[in-house]
Amino acid sequence: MDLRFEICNLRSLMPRYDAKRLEPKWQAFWEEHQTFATGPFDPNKEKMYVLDMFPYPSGAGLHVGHPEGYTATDIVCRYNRMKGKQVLHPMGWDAFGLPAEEYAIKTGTHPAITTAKNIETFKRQLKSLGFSYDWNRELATTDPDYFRWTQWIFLTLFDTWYDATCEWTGPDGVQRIGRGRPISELPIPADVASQGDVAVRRYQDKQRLAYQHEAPVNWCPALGTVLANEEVIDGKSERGGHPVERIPLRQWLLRITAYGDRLATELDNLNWPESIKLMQRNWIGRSEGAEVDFFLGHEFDEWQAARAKSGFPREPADDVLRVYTTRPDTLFGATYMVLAPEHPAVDRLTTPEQRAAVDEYRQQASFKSDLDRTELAKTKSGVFTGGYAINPINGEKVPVWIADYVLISYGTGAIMAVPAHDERDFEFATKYELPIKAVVQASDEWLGSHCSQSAVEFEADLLNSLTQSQALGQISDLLDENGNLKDGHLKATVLRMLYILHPENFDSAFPEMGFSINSGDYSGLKSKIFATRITGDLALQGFGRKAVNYRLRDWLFSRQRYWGEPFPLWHELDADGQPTGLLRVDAESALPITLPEMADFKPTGTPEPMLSKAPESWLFKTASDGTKLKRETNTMPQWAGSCWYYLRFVDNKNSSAFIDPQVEQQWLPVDLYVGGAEHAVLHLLYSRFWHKVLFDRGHVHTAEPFQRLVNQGMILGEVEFTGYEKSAGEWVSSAEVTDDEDGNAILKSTSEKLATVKLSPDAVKKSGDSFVLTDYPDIRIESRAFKMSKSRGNVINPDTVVENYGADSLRLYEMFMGPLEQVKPWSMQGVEGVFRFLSRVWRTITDDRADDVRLNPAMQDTTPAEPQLRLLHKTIKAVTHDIETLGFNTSISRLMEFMNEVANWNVRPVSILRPFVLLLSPLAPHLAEELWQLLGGTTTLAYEPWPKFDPKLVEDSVIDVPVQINGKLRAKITVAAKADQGTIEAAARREDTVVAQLEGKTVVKVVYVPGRMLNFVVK
RNA sequence: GCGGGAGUGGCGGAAUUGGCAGACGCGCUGGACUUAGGAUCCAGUGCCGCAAGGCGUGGGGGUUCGAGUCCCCCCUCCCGCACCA
Repeated sequence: MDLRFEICNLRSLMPRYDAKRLEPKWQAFWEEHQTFATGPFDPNKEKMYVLDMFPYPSGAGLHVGHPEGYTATDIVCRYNRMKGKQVLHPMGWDAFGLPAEEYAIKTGTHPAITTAKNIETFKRQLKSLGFSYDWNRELATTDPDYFRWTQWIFLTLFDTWYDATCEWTGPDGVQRIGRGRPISELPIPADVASQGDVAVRRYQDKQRLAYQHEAPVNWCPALGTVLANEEVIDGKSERGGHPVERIPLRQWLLRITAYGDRLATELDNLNWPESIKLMQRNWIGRSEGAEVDFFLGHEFDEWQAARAKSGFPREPADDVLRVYTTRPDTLFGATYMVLAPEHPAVDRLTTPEQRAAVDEYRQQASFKSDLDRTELAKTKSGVFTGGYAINPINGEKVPVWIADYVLISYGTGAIMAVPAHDERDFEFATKYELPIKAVVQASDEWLGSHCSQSAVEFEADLLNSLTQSQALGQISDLLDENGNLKDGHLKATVLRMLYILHPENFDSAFPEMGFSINSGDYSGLKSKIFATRITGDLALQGFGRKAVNYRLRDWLFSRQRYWGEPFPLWHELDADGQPTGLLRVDAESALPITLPEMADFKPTGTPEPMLSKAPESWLFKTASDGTKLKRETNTMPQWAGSCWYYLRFVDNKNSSAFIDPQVEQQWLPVDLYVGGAEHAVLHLLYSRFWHKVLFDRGHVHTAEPFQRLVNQGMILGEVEFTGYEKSAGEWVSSAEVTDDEDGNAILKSTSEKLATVKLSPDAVKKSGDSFVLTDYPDIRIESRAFKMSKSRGNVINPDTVVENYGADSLRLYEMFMGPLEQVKPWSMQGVEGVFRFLSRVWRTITDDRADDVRLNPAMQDTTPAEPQLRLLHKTIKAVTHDIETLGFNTSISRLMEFMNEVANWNVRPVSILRPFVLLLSPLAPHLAEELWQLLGGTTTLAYEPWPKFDPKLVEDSVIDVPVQINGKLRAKITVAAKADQGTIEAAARREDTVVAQLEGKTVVKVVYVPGRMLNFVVK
């Protein structure tokens, strides 16, 4: 429906609910009076820091997904202000990033211009929704005043090394082992110190949390940049889906792995969704196990003896292969070893005969992009090096292979393969016919369901040998009439024996824990105990040690793009202009390092960063000591700016520090952080990492930045009914349809491509569990809502909703749709529903028949009747509870129920409606302000005390008690709330239906739950 | 494959500790006011049944006086991870 039509044509003189008039009015009022400016910290009030994930201001403008979380936090903020808390609620812009730069490449428009324009749009849209942000705290990550401090924090990371053994107690009173410390405190080994200053600097550079590393990186030619592992999905770029190649390149990395343990364990006490915590723990992927050295030479006994003396060396020498395993209890089952193709020992191990095959395989692997590796993951491949290593536990010689299912970047880049107890090793061993040795006894069920046909032959052999040994007479009771073993224990025993002797007769690996077999003196131990014991024994003998590994990798922190923060770093150059590998940092006073002006935004087409095309004056300088310097030309990733914005909001005007320590103490941590689950891992992990470094270095006083986290669920487009046809009119039931790899609908049976037809709701009906065509009830229809996307054409623009229904309706609808965390489909009719509610509120309080805005004649200054008071107080109680638990959908339904009642009252006491307006105000602030004014308010209601309920008025004096017979509802009786069981039972027995039901039966028992129900158990 | 979450009317969703299933809204049906209704108001609306009554929270079992809620098995959908040794 069209509001303008209504207003212009029909009721132009009558003051209907007119969001378009009153919303801008109150937005202007709030702005003019600085209603939501936080002001200086007030120690007499409880503080509350409520944060939204700030948006990337894209050219497309605000999406209906944005206001979902923003409305939720706005309600929380408005509610808490009324509860007397001092609320900090800021908003800003995550404004560096690829789209603005891609637009610059296309059009030549400077990213700064595009960004400013987009910010303008976003800000206008957010303001039109009436959010109570303190706009004085606005910031953009692209502001030089902001990224000055991003660069400063980078320098702090650069200035920090992780002392893994440092024991200390933080300002939060928690004892920790491991701390980021100033690089100046890094102990320098004497042999390094003796080599002079340059050696010391190089030694320090290796230990810093920000360090350079030459490594294969994800180079995306289409985007002209290197991407972080996290930005690559199935070998394609997350943004745009372009192919990604692996090439070696010098990069900046942040040593997030140093904090892996703390990032995982310190999640425990956070009030976050368990699913998010779990995702982070999985991402960090901490595993415990052991490192073990396999000897590569011939004099095993000598090596053993040497190791017994020297112990396990820190770094492996060339005479061993070091592996990492989480299952040291399977060490006896290692029948071969596998190295990653990139492993440095491959060359040494490869025999002349195998050289050609190995080289070819290594070359193939190096060319493989992640996409290829993923595609080929289904079948394992590898090559024998010709070399052997010796298992330290039993002196067995095992062949060494290379295969790309072993990753150079995890563990030691080498594994001991235990095909009997690892699926991957099993698959590989089966393919290349490598030996399999069982060292953990599998469970009987597993043995029964995984043994192959040959078990029968084995059984026959066994029986045969038993017969020959004339044992048959003694075991005949265990045989059935055909001479086969009866089922039961004996069958299990045979299978166990088969597994111990011939595990290759089973069709998969047994990766679980159990009792060890074939493991020398360790046989019979439980896997867990075995693992602990052997790890200790290995350490004593100098063959191994306990080890911890993380799936988490160090964070690739450099990008080759223009539109990002420059690094405040210089590379020293030698006389020939070549980098020496030594670095210098910009002085704090030189910050911010701003981007050079550039006219040409075309990518270099090579992995060489964009900034290498910067003017010479920006790129080069000579230090005071005469050293020639070249700037670092990489820029920081978009994550950098969003890592710490919550800190700057607290003190965004500070020009002498990134945050004032006292202000930091007052406002942090963030009490409530709301945003999409797509940031469950990356942003939140990176932020926590930076925060912990700042914590270790004494800049913040809490170990965690975000105390409570809530993820809002995605809003999908309107539900669509989709039918499939082979050709026009020839329908195919959706049960016979599936998707091909590209997402096209195809016929399951023939893979024939099908046309999709969007159907109107009238053309379909429900039948059983699914929808069918009304005209052809055999044809099933797909009914679902899709993610909003331009290509699908189901995007809802918030501006349109505001234009037609107003911001309050949009806010209310988004909250009314369902629980905040849940994924839910949009419905324009639903918006109309809440709009009708707000209109009803308006009409109930104002006089819509008058010529101007005035109170409805039913609104009177009378003493409310008791039922009216009860209704109000029950509503206060329910709405308060629901807002506190973020149950906005139910709080709105309580307000609706209230209104449904009040609309029937001929006299509406002002003293009832005024608190109602306050209850409504966090949800629909514009309308509430307008009504508040009409009800005599002289200023904003934003700081009016939140209504309190009287406990006496929320309890009913008379209640309905359901009466059940054998658990089935048969009647309801109305009794005084205080009535005792006897009274209630007597009343129930007078009910006709109860009398009829009890007739001829014996009451065995009567269950009475006070105030809830009465149940007669009868026979 | 592994991990997590969820299945309740035609639709979105309600339902403290196990205690009236379906609040509230949409949609739909009928009516009122109307030149008109896509405004507003009133009534109805889980399914079957004329009714009495019966059946109902993905399916099957169980515990209980009583199960959407607790336990076991199974099915479907969504999300995350995916050779991490």
